[in-house]
Amino acid sequence: MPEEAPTKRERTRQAILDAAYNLIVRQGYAATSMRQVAEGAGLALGGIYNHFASKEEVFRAIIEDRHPFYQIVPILNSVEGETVEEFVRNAAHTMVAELGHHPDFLNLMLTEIVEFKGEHVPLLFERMFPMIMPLAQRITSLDGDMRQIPPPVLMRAFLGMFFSFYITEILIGRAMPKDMQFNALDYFVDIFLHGILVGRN
Amino acid sequence: MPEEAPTKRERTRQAILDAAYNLIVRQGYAATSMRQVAEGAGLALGGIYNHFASKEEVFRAIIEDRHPFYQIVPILNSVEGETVEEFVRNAAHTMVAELGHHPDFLNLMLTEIVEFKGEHVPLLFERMFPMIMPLAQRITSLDGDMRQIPPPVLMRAFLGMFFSFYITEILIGRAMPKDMQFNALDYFVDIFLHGILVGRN
DNA sequence: AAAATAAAAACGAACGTTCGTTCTTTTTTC
DNA sequence: GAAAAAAGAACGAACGTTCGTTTTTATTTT
Repeated sequence: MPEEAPTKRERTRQAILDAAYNLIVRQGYAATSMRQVAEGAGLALGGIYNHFASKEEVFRAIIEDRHPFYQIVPILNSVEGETVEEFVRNAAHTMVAELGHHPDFLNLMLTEIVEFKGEHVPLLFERMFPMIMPLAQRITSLDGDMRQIPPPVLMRAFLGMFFSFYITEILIGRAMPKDMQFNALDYFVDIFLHGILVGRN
Repeated sequence: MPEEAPTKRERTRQAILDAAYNLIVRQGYAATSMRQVAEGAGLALGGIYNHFASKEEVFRAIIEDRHPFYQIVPILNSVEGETVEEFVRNAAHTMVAELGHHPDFLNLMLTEIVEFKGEHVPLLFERMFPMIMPLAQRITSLDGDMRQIPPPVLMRAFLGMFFSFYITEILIGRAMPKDMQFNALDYFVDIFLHGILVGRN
């Protein structure tokens, strides 16, 4: 029923969000001015205020309906694998690749934490929790003996491990010796699956 | 020989850095004004420029000689343990506890990434590398069969895993169900040591 | 040890910009 | 033709920085 013709009003609103989004992920919130947003949206400065009450309102709208989280996490649900090992390996590669397709994600996330003290994180998490938990259920139902780990802890460890992999890959990738980069993702997967120790556990 | 009397000049310089540090970790760089810094340092606005050429110069000085990294990482060298397992367990707890004692660390790090695009990270890393690598050497010399993992990858996985634990603990600690918090650190340690799978690896 | 002198630091007003927001007018949209 | 949106000038406040002056500090000369 919807999806037909986005009204003019709606199109301008989206143009503003587009412009603001691109500026904010590049320079942060405080360093982005309403004049830049206006120019990016092809609008006069005052025109923005017909759509948003304030600068902060623009940012809130971005967090609420443009956060890349909402695109990245669902991707994990489409990951395949018969065994736990296979699944984890695929999921790790998929997630890191997907993060690579959304370089904005990191910037937006950090901007929110730094400039808004992470006040939107609970909202983000509330939305993401229902997306993430089915994944945990799926993993525990796959072939392969898994240690008894509470599913939330499992998911947190998975996301944390490979998210940190991605961040460090970006941040220090070029500053580091080559041997720290090569195939590092597969090492991470192995550690996550089997630990750093050899032998029974 | 030194350590005697910090000259007056040096004392004001430190006062400026103190004030700027506290403001920046709380509000970020762009949101911190030179007037706030001056007031915090008990100085007139113009006085700052007798010690620093610009606002950015103040930030650079903070990164270069006040970054909490330099306090946190060396702590790991004092961690004890006869076996790999023991050592890793102690190191994880020590690091998380130490991060807890430096809540500023996270803010400063993120501010640098967001507002300066991480341009100081290579410098940070260059300094930290010599501190970190001996640690990796130590681990590999302990009792306990370790899988063959390049030491840099090992360190990166360790730091990433427990750093991400700390971040998520802070960010979503209160927004999450209790069972995701309880003893989660020990689960992380177990996963790091033994992986999520049961059996030989 | 005291006084004189040169250098450095602190002051605080002021500069030119830029900021977020408001307001009135004109134009577009339905 | 009524209502909404765009325009753009204008507002006051805040920004980083500069500047001339005064005060403090450190050094040298009596």
